Amino acid sequence: MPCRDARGTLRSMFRPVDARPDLVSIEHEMLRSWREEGVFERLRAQTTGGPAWSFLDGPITANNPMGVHHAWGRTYKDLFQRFRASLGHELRWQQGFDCQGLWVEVNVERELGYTSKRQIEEQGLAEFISLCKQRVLTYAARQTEQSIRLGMWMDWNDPAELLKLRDALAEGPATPVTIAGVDGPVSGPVEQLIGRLGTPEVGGSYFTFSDENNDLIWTFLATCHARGWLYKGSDSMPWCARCGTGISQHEMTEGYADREDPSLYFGLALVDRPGEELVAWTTTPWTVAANVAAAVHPTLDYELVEFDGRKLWIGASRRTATLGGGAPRAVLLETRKGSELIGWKYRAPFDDLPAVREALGPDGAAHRVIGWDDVGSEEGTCIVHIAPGCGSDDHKLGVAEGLPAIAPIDESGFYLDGFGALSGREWHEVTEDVFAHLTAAKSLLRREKITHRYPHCWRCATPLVFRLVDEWFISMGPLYEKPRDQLTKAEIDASLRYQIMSVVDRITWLPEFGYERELDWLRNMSDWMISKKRYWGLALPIYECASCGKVEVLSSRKELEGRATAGAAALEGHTAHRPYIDEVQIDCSGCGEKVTRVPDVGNPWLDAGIVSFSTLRYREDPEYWKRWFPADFITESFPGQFRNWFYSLLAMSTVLASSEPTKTIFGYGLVVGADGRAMHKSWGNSIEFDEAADRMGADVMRWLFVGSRPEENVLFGWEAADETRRRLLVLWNVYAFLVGQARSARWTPGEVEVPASSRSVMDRWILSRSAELASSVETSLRAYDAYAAVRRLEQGIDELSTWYLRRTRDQFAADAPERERHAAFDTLHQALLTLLRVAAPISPFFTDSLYRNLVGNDQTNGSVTGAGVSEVVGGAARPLAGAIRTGSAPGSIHLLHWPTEESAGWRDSELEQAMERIIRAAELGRSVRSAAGIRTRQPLARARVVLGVRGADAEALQNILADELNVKSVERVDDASGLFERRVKVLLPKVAKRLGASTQVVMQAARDGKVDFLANGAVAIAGVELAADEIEIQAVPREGQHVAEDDGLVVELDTSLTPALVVEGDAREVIRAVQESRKSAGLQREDRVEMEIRGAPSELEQHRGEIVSAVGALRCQFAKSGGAPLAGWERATVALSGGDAELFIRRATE
RNA sequence: GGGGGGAUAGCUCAGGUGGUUAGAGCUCCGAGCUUAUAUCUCGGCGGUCCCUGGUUCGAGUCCAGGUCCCCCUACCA
Repeated sequence: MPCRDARGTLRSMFRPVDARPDLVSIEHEMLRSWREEGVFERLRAQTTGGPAWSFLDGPITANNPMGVHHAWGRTYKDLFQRFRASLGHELRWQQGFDCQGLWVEVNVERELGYTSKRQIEEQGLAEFISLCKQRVLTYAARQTEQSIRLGMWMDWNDPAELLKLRDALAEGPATPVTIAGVDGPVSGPVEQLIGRLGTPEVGGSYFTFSDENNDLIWTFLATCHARGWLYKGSDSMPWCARCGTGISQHEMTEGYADREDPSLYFGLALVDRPGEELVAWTTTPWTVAANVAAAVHPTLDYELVEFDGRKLWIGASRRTATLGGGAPRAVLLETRKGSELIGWKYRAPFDDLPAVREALGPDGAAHRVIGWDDVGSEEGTCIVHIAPGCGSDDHKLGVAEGLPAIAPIDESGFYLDGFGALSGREWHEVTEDVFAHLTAAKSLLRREKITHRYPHCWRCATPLVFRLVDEWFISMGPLYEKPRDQLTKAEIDASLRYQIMSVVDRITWLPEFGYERELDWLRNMSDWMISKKRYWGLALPIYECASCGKVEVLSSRKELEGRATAGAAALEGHTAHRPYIDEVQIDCSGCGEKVTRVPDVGNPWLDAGIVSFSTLRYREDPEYWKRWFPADFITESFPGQFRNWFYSLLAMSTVLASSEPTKTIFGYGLVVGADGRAMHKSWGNSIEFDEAADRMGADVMRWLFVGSRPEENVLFGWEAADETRRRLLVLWNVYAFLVGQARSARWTPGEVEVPASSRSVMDRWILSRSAELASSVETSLRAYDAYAAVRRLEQGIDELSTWYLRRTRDQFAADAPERERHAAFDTLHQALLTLLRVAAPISPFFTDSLYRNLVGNDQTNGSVTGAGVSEVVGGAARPLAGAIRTGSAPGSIHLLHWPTEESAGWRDSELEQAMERIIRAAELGRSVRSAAGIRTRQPLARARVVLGVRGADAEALQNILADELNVKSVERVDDASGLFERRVKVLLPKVAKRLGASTQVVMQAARDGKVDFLANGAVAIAGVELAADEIEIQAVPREGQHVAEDDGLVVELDTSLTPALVVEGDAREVIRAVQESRKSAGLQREDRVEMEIRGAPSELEQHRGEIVSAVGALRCQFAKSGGAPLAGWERATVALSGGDAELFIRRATE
């Protein structure tokens, strides 16, 4: 009889727990505890002095609230940092914000309602830049809060202080302000203080707009210049007219989208062949006025046809397509090769415009036909409209052919002067005017619409145009037409491209395809465009003398201040941003003239790429830099980063240090909606981070992310979250069981010591599995394989719950032998704690909450001893169990050492293998019962098995199997027991050649068992004799037996039932039905019942004692069937051997 | 346009060098187990292995051609 006075009202070391946890409120509780107890600071203190493990955070753009896609990567970042800290490593714990660039500008513009660059300049740059900084601070604060909510442990700034800086900046750059620093408060004018965020004195996150970050990029650019790699290029570039800036190759890929454009065929009148016209084709009507030449392919055929009164030259392969429905009316006059057309002069429809005359001479005299091998035969007319001012290939051709260029539009997309009626109009508005003009000039042949892929601005989705502009580039060096291993040192020295590739070789790329993809990008990329004609960003330190053309690149602000000969005062007190820095002038070192900085700002990937220097104190503390560089690990979502952050990090590290910036790069995919499509608000598959944190909780989100395959996209949704939550709830149930039992038993860890060797086989097994769990998850996480870690953990949860606890539940009962009971409590306690410790880096809230209760809230010890890494609890030297006993367990699970060493002594791999076979045998047994139609509750007399389990534990394991299969005895048999028949497996690879065409016949006969066994182990099948070494004889269960077999394991059940067994089965059936009724009546475990059974076989009364004690009944009445139902009692029907019986129960009031 | 990868159960995917009756998880259906559990166990339904040819005793696997999808890359007018 259980002790009824121990209903948890007596003191227990464990706080009672709910049957169903509220995971989200647990997370808030833990966040509060971590903050109040300074748990993270304690972890930092206790790992100081450990071996360095260097993680370098790729900066998150502080421009919007964080999304769930950020949470995936941030979970990895946090998980590997926590894991490494538990191994005793010292970490830097610094994360970063990406601050500068067009994305911030675009949002600030939008808030202000601006539609063009002009409005920014009208407002004044100083004000605009300040707003950009304020926006960054706003979202840095917001993302900090969200990251903390995710459980990400970093050296965070107080969000309130970031907002304080923002507000002070809004008041003015010189507003004095004080914030917390590493060694006490730091004060200064707000703009200067903001420039120092993330420095060793101020601490906290790094910001790429910081002074040090910008200044080191200057050093990088000066180094490139010194090596002759920096140059100004003049080219026709993709250009966003809304943003007023060129778009680099790195940014192009993201902007391709289908777009409908006009498709326009127009004639160009030949000068020396009166009445004949070339037909050209374009999809960009706004470029027609800028036409300079027409390109043909030298070897293609071109035809002159008469068509509706016009004589037209068209590529032969495109005649029908060009003329459309009217094509049959065309009459062929002449055929020529393209090469014969080269040099012909023509007049274009816009030759009257002043701009055209100026560029091409009177009447556009310079128009001519040129040859070009890239002219295709399957598009347009095979005569390509060439406008060197409006296209990249056009520009290249123009340079090669010595053609002039006409640049028709300004940086905002408006036509310049000299284009007649078009001047002052926007490029995309003139389509109809161009048509009208071409029609009037009798040039227009046909117009249609075409849908094609067209580049768009990746920030604002505006279609791009091509403009002739000057931009600054870093040369990637030549691309050699031979394998890399055949390159000479001189060739590599001359090519940054190959130097970066050598660095790529030294990095471990996860997943592996990252390596090839990065190399592929490096092979294909053209020079790196680093300038942008914008406002908010790195001020490029390039000084180009207008007088003599000399280009100087300054390596630091200090150098600039030293050389400044005008405007230095304007910069004083400001960060090195526009507009102040634009005031500073230096004297040209070539001719002495005053030189001003080029107005461009830098590509933002420069900002992110320099962080392996700027945040690691490259200049001010070389020893520190050497300790932390290269990083051990970086991780980011790989789509995009091969050409962005990974690329810039590699390039800058190659130039400045000739070294890899990191030893390992771990990439992962994208977060998409549950339907597999990109998350999109209007598609209803989008989930905001805050919503996810509130509804599913951070632990579930993290578990879901980490359990996903990194090389594929995650399908993120509420159903997936529910599936994940169910797994964590199983763990909770184990915990709730342990705490509930421990409270009622008033069990305390370590009270009675039971040596491992004298524990039950189940106890020793789960401890061994726990040790294996710790070790194998450690191995996985060291290899950055978090996916494998989660799979193993989920297996661990399953083993703990569905095998260990289910099979050992009785050992926790009050009537279990004292020693066994203590051993069971201690085993479950240790196994659960080990599992929680291994899961802690993945789901840090839930695991810490459970841990705290399991070690006894009141007894935890919060002090940091400062004794050093080796003294941390949970290592081999100071096991957790001992610390719990002495009340010195750390206050948080995250302060423990990783449990591998501590648990290593529990391993017994032989036992693990044996148990695996028992578990499988139990499954086979259930399968046999299922096939025979005998429920498990019905006891059987005997099972016969082939187990292959030997050793000291064999008998105990066999008893477990007997209990699980509900049989009275388990008998071992061998394969000659008559349960089996011989089957011949033909070893195909050995005999197929010899058998040839008869192979199939022999196989079928062997399958049918038509085999004659001969002497010497040979057999005859279908008239063919096979030698002993050509076959394998297998034992398979004989048909009609109650047998199941798998991989040498065999289980056979004796299904014959005696009357005694039948009644015993009835008893269990009744017990089960009562338990079911108790549950549906909502009774608690402590509640007693009274019951009445009507219509049961009279023999069942023999089992009254067993029934009564199993269900906690005070009274149990047996009655005849029939009669009125008992009012207010729970009623159930139960099928027994003699037919249905009626069951009534109710709570006993004593 | 160039390069790479893929197509196997309703869904997500495994299936060295060709080999016997193509598997797993999820879903669905049925049964079983269980006063820690919404967990779990067993069984079933479910297949033109994208199509067409070829090589072979034998092809999901190898070869050729085709169709469709994904990724990387690219201003072709």
